[in-house]
Amino acid sequence: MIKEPATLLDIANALGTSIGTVHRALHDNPGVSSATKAKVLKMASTLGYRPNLAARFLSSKRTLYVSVNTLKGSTSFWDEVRAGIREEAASNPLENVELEFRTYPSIERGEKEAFRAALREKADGIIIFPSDPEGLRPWIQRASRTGVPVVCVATDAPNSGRQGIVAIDTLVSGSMAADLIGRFLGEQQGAVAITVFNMAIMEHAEKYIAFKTTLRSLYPNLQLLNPIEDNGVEAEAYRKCRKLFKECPNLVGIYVTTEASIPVLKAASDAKLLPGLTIITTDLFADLVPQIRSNAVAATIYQRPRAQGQLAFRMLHRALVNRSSSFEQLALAPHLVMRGNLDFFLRRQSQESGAGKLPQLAEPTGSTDLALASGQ
Amino acid sequence: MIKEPATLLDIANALGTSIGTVHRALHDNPGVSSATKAKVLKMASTLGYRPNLAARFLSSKRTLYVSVNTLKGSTSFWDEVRAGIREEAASNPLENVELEFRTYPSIERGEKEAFRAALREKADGIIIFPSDPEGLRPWIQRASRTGVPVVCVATDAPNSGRQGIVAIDTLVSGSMAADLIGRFLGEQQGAVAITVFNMAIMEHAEKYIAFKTTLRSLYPNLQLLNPIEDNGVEAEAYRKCRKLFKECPNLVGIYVTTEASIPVLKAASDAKLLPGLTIITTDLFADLVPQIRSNAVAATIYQRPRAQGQLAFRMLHRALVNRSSSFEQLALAPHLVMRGNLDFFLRRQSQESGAGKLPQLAEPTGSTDLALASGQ
DNA sequence: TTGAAAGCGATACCAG
DNA sequence: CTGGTATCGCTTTCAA
Repeated sequence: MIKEPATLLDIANALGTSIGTVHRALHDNPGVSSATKAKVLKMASTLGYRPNLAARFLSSKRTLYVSVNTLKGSTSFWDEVRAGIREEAASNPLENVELEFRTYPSIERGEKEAFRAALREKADGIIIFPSDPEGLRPWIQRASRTGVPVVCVATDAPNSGRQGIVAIDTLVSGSMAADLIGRFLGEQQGAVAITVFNMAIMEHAEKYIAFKTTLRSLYPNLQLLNPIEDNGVEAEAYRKCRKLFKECPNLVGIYVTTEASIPVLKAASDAKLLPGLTIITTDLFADLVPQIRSNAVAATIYQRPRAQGQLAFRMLHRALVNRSSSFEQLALAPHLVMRGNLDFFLRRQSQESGAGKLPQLAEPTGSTDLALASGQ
Repeated sequence: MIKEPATLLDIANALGTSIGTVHRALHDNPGVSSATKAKVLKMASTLGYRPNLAARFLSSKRTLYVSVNTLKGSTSFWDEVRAGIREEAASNPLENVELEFRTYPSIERGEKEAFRAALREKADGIIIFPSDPEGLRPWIQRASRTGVPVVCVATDAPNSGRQGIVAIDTLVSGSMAADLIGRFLGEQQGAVAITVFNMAIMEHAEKYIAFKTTLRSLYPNLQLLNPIEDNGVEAEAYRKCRKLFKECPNLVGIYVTTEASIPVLKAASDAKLLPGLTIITTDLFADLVPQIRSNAVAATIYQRPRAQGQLAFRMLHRALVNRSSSFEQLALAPHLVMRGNLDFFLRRQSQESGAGKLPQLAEPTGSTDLALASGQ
């Protein structure tokens, strides 16, 4: 028995009221007595009402304003994230979405400014990379209270009332790095280092934990050093690595969890240690390519920035459309890129960015570049 | 200057005809003179007409019938693919889609039968795993000619007029397997074997080529043996492996590109060779878990069946909706699962299948398990 | 605070 | 073969 989905009219009839009132009640628009509002809400749920989105989009002329607040970044990571967002926004034929990109060069101040600006300009929703989750929390809370959903991308802002978070699966990443480094080292023994942005960032702390746990249980002979924090500053990464190399002569491997792999490689090279080190990095960008090819980097863990962008937009869009308030978390499994499959990955990427430039959408043109895949 | 998108009415007015005629012309429904039809088509394209999908869905009550023709399978692979299709179909709030699953136990006859049945029952579109691409070609061609789009999943049916194909990136898979096996073996030298379904299947041939090429260039000291074809038969895989072990005492590694990894492992175990072999398998399923955990399998290349299903459905759906006829190809990058990150992957999977059972969709319930990610 | 009604852009049917 | 029109479910505006 398939019930026809209930409509506004059904609710109105059941209540002996009008469709206009029902509509206002369901959207808590001004001008409904709380009594009737309650009745409507109840009836809606007993009838199992769900809005017909096609009808909604058809009759409503409004466009959604989405603010995308992200870091400028020293690699292509954030460009890719933004590209993914743009693609996904364009591929929705049913809705008018306007994107406003606000990028800030560093963690310092720009971040909060951008957030304020987004709220001031009445964004309907916000996608953000919270480089300083703590500092941003009150702002995100404010937005959520106002009914402006916020989706975090790449890094979470816990307990901020955000609508959801899209990021790479840190546990998969960290444990994979550990298992790989152990296997690559084979009989070699010694110390292994890990660099992180900052242990206050949950994602980085998690990668560290997963790395440590896995290394301990599978390769107990390798000794894990305390994490090196680069705080997103390349010079700091370089300096701390040089120091490390001096102090730790039995170093055999490094896992770089941040964007800042180039300074680490530079440091190793300057210290003439490169050939002896097994290095696993994160992400994939132009400067890293020769390093992988030359075997300086044994493997890199690709965090699929484009996919993160696409998913973040989808998540936000869903929140905007169904006003669903339940928190959502999406953790993507990373891809592994090494010398062997590097060229194929580069080919993939160039295809993608190419496709991204083509006119998107719909009938005659056809063939939008879809690009989904499971949270797996 | 943003032009309002042209509507049927615009075209009708511009031509001094009626909206009904325009509609018929655009859908080449019976009852339009070829003269007016041509005029309409031209005007539509000069005005840059694109149909308003919201209006379309709202006014059209028709439901799309999609036939999903897949193998029964000896592992969970095809169950996952089907689950992905189901999820994606359910997550589209704008359309009525009815899925009809037709599964056949083997390559033999069932496949064509199922296809015929789908056509007979007037499916609007078909998702298929063409286990015998050659034999199926005429059928797919027939479907395409009738305007029934066919999307292949996991394996392509070249030159069949299919609308598109979703599969794993075979080049990435094969080259990654080669690089990993080389690295894992380290100083060890000897022969490496590869098992495939059948070299007539393009995907398997490609994996072999990529594996061979990469192995040659990066690890020239390893000797690659001729591919072993299991033809999807477990007993055959077992038998041929036993034979191989006898004939090739210096075997050090195996790359299993098919579902049939268990018989290979069994053969190795029975021959008491397991500890000495570095084995890389494909996919992830219950019986493989202990093998990874015990280190019998060094790594497995996860082909993301759920994602393949989701994407295949999306691709078909797009074809159905915009009648875009351009061929599309989507190659997913695989995930790497090894001892270290196995548990995290299993956790991910159980979450997913859990989510898949929840009521999908829309407003009050909220939170459909989205799961996209880039073709990357 | 509520009701009534005019669209939105297609589909589908009926009359000419 | 073609023109006209009711209809889909919702948003939005105008009256009451």
